[in-house]
Amino acid sequence: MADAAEASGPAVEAALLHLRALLARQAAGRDAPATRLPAERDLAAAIGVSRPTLRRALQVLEDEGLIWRHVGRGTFAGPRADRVEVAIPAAALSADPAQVMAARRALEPGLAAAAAGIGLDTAARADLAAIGARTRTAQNWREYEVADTEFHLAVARLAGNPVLLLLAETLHLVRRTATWTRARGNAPAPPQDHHSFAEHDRIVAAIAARDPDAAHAAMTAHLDSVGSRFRVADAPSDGV
Amino acid sequence: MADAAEASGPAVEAALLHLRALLARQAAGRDAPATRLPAERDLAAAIGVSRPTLRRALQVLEDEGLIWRHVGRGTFAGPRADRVEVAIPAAALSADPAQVMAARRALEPGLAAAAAGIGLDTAARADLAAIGARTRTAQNWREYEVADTEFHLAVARLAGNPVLLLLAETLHLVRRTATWTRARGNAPAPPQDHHSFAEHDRIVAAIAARDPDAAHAAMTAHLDSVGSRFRVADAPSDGV
DNA sequence: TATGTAACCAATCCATGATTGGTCAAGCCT
DNA sequence: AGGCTTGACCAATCATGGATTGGTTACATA
Repeated sequence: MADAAEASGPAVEAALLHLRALLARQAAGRDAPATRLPAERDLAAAIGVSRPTLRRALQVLEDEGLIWRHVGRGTFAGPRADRVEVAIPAAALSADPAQVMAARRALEPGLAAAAAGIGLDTAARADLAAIGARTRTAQNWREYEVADTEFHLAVARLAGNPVLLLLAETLHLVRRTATWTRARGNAPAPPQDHHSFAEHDRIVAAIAARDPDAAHAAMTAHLDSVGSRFRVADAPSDGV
Repeated sequence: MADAAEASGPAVEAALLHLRALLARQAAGRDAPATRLPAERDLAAAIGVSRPTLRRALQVLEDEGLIWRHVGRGTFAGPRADRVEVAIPAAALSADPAQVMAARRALEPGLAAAAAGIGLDTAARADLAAIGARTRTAQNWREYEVADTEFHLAVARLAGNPVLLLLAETLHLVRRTATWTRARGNAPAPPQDHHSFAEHDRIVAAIAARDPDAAHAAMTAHLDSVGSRFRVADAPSDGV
């Protein structure tokens, strides 16, 4: 009963012919990023069918991925031209490192667990381990943060969930921007200890072993370790 | 000749005193994300100086980095707040409910735990409970999702972390947008069972009790419950 | 059964007026 | 003269209400 698409009658077929011709004409001037079709009411009048009939034809085209519709905006040609943006409020940008760290602690363990649910083949494991190892060779704080960001984004990418990836990217964008303000990245000192390296390795192992709980715990431990280092470096920040 | 900042006269000094006091008062009620000062005309009248004098004092404060001004928007306390935006990729917008659910499972338990770290006074607890209760009185799917979103965003707001709040807002924006495509919200059925209500209550209790682990567990259980309902409601989706 | 007509809803766009910081000119007051 | 006020105007932004648009339902029509 679901496939009522074909059994629609001659009126919608006629509408489809008109619409396909219209789309082909618009597609000729290709790559027009926002080719918008006339409003349904006008289009129905122009073609010579009623709006429900037109809408049934448009539904077919939408199912085929040829058009895309949105309330209040209109009907557009093309596969998908939906740009949505999120404005980062000032409060997030001026967040102190402790808040960024708290956000990471809230998100990233669950992220690692999600990645562990997918698993890791040998090549991917080597890749991830290599990326994680770069945090050890960092010469200063900024390099460390770049490498660390890459590692955590790699974990997010592994989860295979675009929503999670978006959240991770947003988080690390804020982290980078918020750190900019303080600009402590160039001078202080690279985290020369072995903690991060071993911790990253443990995270990789847990993901490879498809053990979400272990991945969660390993990520939590890692962030706690980084967080404690942050706190030490943050304590004498009276001047700025 | 360039440093005419100090040689400004007693009026601007008086204005500076008032403004510094005002800023200190606003900084006391910290974490106000967009602490905006009154308009220059009002502020001048309130302090008792003319607008040019006030503006000279504001200029000093801006040079010191204490405030930030923009035409048409107002004068704001805190460091400069440039507008940064994150574009949501199409992949995230076309995510299926399971992926959105997985993202929620990754983020929101940690979020609840963070909120539990802050705690809850009596009024805040009542507020949160009231918001959570609305999910039970929802008459259809859309109302339920709106109420549920409000509840979870309230939890995020409670964490007092603008970064976490940004992540939660992004997540629920994607959730709303991704659900749009399917647009099953109006008709099907309200979740009349008691699970959500009791689960929300348990989350509130855990946060109020400052028990991060319990909050984490309660949120996980809640999302699992919602997720299972999603899956059930998604399987026989032929009729819609 | 397929189609047409009509009406309504919710989301979005859009034009208009109000508000805000930025600027300038002139007058007032020690 | 120098500091201050007053007043007015500009350009950017916000806020508001009406118009537009896709989504939906109910009923009539053939």
